[in-house]
Amino acid sequence: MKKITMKEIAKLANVSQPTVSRVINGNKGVNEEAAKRVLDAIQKVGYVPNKAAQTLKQSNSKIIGVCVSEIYNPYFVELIDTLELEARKKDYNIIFHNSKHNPITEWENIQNFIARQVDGIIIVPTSDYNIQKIKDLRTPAISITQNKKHIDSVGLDHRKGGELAAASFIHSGHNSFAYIGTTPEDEKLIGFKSCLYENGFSFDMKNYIHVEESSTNNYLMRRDLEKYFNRVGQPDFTCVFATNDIVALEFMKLAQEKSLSIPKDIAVIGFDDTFLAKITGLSSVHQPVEKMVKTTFSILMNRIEDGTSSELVDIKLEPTLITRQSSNIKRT
Amino acid sequence: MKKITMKEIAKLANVSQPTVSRVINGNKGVNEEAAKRVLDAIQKVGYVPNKAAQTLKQSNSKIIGVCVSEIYNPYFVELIDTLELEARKKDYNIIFHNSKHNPITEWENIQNFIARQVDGIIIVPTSDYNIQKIKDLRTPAISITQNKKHIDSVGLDHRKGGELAAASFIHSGHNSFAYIGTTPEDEKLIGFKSCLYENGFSFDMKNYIHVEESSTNNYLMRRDLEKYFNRVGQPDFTCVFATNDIVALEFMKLAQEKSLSIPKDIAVIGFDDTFLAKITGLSSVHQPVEKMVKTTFSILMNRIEDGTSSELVDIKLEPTLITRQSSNIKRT
DNA sequence: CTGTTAGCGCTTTCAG
DNA sequence: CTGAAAGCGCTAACAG
Repeated sequence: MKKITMKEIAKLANVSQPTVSRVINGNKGVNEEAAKRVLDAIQKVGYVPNKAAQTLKQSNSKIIGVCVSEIYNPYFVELIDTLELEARKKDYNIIFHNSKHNPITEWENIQNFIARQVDGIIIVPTSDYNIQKIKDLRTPAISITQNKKHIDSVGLDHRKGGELAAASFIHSGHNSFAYIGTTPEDEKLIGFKSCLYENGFSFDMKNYIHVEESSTNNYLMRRDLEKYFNRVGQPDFTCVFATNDIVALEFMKLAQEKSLSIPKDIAVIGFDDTFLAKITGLSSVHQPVEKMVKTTFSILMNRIEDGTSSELVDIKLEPTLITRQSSNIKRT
Repeated sequence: MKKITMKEIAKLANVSQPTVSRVINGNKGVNEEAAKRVLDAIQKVGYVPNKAAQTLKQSNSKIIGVCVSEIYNPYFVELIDTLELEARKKDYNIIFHNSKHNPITEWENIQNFIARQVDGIIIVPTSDYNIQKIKDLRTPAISITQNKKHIDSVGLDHRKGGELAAASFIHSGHNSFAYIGTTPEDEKLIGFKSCLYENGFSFDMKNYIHVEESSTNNYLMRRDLEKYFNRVGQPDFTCVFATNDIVALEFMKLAQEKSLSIPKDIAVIGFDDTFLAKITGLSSVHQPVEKMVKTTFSILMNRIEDGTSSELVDIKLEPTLITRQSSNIKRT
């Protein structure tokens, strides 16, 4: 049951092994007859060239390492799926890893990428923890979704996302606002507040609802929200902007259990515009995933092919707001 | 910026290159002093062995190819995540592909696996289309989730799943039943009906609601459901069993838009028990994903290590029903 | 205990 | 146009 190699094909086609290589790689100057014999033989035995040997020889693996920080948020699923599609178009494969918000795991993943001789790395960083080490790698790496200093990145203007949500709430006549997120330093919140201020509204930090980062399951977030409800009883805000669709949905569910009506009592806007938002009617800030992926790839491909260390790329894409039932109501 | 090899390490540590190899592979008999020098050198320059070379030499890649039929159902995300975790434990990497319910894509994916010299293949088949070809591969392959003839498989007792749903509805006092799925031949439906019959109930095929397989987006399913509602106006059943959580949720949303209350007017049970069910309170038939993955791996590992073609393995795991709000009501 | 040697399957000169 | 030969980085005999 041993694997078939070029040598066998060569024998079958009555040519030398390098000639088989030439045929496979579409090299011109090969006798047509011979080429046909080779192709036939390949077809017949179902030969597929050994990528490990190619990698070794050409010192490029045609593999891109992708490491995301989590995967239970469908946004990342969409990202990965789009990434894979784009990679395939460019004849690359993807080795995919999940760091689960753990910098140690993240670094192990990257070590593995190096061992696998990946040609490039695309990463959704857990934090700044490994950025320096990533920068010093001999392999080009780029951060996607998040903008980082020191390495190339293609991110999103999260601040703008926050502004869009705020503007929409203001436009709908709200005047008491809340935010659900994992850190008060989030650009989304900063944008949200700055838009509020610019329009003469205020943001009360007691309406900053804190949830823990959800790595594997969403129970932590849920518990945080429950705790919040238990503490405040009835919320005194009429609209809430959430850091992602999942928390937004959890919030909606909990609110409904408390007999609050969405959007009548409280309007909700989520983030990422995942398919969850689509099937549940949740308004959400949309990220241009495909554009993000294409941009990321084209930058990475340049780095791989060029290698000269030109200036760092730092791109911020524009989000848009998709309004659905959860915030689609005017207050009077 | 060229890659570091064992040769450089050897030079740095003042030993021969094979000695470096010995140290790395934890081979006994190496002078402690020398070993330490080697380790130091490795540490210092951050050397990582080249897997392509190892693969070429040992003719095993330590890669498992995983090809699923879709990814927008979170059930598959959980599957992939669990698969990756298990692979990592066994020092394997995963190359992941999505066939998007397309047999042609599926076969391309498998060809790529072969080119990459994967040691084994785990597949959620799109259909029976490629099974024969997969069987004839020189690489061990196993079907997960679905039971297939001709190749090893670790699936789920879908029929039992249907029975659980039916039994639960009966127990709650329902007597008019519906099913949403992609084919009337689905084992889930067969089990659902057989349990109904055994308990003296009937299943009216006009309550078989057909939806198209959703490959990338869920709009098709949604449209099918809308069409259904438009056709029948008010449904005459009091409970519905759906082939997966996503359709179940779509149905719930649509029903609520029609002012039907869940579970009061219609009780709903989904399938897969994804996190969607958890965050929305949907009852669902649970699959033992971790057990499925572990079983699959252990069978595959055996095939890889052993190679002797012993008898085909065909395992069906038992589902359980998780009851939540969407079906948690007794009719009187 | 350790260095020398060979060879995994492929691509790439280099002759012819 | 095509065969012979070398070598990518590593592991596995085989001597010493």
